Amino acid sequence: MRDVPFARRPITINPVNSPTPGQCGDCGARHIGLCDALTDEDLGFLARVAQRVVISAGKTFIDEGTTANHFYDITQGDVRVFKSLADGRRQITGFMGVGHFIGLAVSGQYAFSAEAITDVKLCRFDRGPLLEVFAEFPALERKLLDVATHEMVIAQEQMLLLGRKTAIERVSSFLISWSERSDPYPDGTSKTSTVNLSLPMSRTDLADYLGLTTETVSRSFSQLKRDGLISFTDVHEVTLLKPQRVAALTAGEQ
Amino acid sequence: MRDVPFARRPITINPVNSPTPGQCGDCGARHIGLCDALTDEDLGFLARVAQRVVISAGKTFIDEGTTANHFYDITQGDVRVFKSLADGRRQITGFMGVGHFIGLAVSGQYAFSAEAITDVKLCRFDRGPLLEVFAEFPALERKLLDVATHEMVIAQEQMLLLGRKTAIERVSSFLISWSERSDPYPDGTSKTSTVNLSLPMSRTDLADYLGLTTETVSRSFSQLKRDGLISFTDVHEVTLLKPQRVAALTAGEQ
DNA sequence: CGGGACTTTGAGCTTTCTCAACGATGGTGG
DNA sequence: CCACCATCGTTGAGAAAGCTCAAAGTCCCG
Repeated sequence: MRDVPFARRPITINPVNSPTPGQCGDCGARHIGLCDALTDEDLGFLARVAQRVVISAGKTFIDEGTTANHFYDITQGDVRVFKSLADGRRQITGFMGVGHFIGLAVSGQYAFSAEAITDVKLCRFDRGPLLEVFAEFPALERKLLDVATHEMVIAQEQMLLLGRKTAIERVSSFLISWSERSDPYPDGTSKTSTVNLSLPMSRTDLADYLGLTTETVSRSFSQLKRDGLISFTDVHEVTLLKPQRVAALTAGEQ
Repeated sequence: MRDVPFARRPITINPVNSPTPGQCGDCGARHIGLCDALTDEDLGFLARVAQRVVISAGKTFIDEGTTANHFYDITQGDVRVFKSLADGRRQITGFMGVGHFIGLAVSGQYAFSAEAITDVKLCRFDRGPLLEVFAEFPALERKLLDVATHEMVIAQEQMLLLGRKTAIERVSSFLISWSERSDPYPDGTSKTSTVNLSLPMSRTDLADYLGLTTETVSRSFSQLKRDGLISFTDVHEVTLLKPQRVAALTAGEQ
């Protein structure tokens, strides 16, 4: 169910209900991303223009080139955002998890597609009404600017990776940044001991994210295994045995 | 003077004066970028926290990792924005021209460096005061969000280029997007006839932007010349003889 | 006119890709 | 419940795109 081929599927979205402020309290993304910018009371205004939707693994819910009618906030699961060329070549520009905000667009059209990697739950906002809410809560727009700025920083790092790093550096960089994303101790505590990571995406996803082929991703993993830096319990479960030595392979910046 | 080697130079900034609203009227960037979001009267508030600075070709004016004290608006010339690895490998993430806004940062530090390609004039804003102006003019913050969103779209396109396009596709893509940027007729009128482009950056800059080597950039240009699609009057002056055929080589999206 | 930096071209090499086969895994139907 | 099948992942061998190293050509300035 998890690794559905990413061939274009018809877009099917199942609105479940409008979250109430109380429901927002239960939301996995309540205190990250956009929603963290508001107090519980103010969140009601946001909830009023929101719908909860469920997307099953492998399904496309944003199609590049279509009219940008919605914003989305991920409340559960992981998403791949990507662009494609006419001949099918694909570049995944990001893996987005809980709390990530998707849907910023210029000239009214999405410049990217988005698909569920796992089963995904989203908070969906209608564009028009949400823009009105923004006018009322400048904190939201400020937050959105922060989000966009942060995305830009990550995008620049990815350009550096894609333009200038070797295969092993790319894979190592991915492992480290993915571990930092899942890391409850961003102070680096975990870097000294082993780290367990869940990789919900397929090797093809990884290849399309890192600008490589699946074979090269696989060979890089095998090399890291051979060198005793990582181990796999399952194809989608990796352990960083020597996080610092992996980090040393990322060709750190500056 | 134009092609100064891009080895790190000491940062030298020469504040010239604070622009007055009247001076803003003369500014090359008055009706593009950030400043276009304000009326002539409101622009006075912005001008109050601005200083005009001049950077000579080749000079660094933003250094990755340093404290982000300023925002910049380019009023003349071209700039390269880039990230570097410890061993000197460099990825140019963008060429910025008149009207472009530079300086968005998270966690108070620049995540990139910026250097003048040509002699450059900038409008420099102190971070603190500018944020106060933002609070007063939400239109500015909105505009900034638009800018950031647009940057993100371009960044995603660049990731697609870096991760998935061939050398000739990268060079063609660059030529087309550079022509669209300089194109006074964005409706495509110019695509049918020849287009003259000025390329202020060096081949090394192009290589570091496209994730190639200078040799490969040069060979790609030579191939396009051989095929009769482009011609050079000078190393920095290219003519697209068959813009549509060049566009056909970019592996257009979707 | 000469020197230095940049660009172009050539030849050989390396990394990564392509093509192919084999192995593992998970879901399905008998 | 197990066997089968489709899909995904890994490994190997050869091919190719782009890189490295080298040398010659061009241009700008002093």
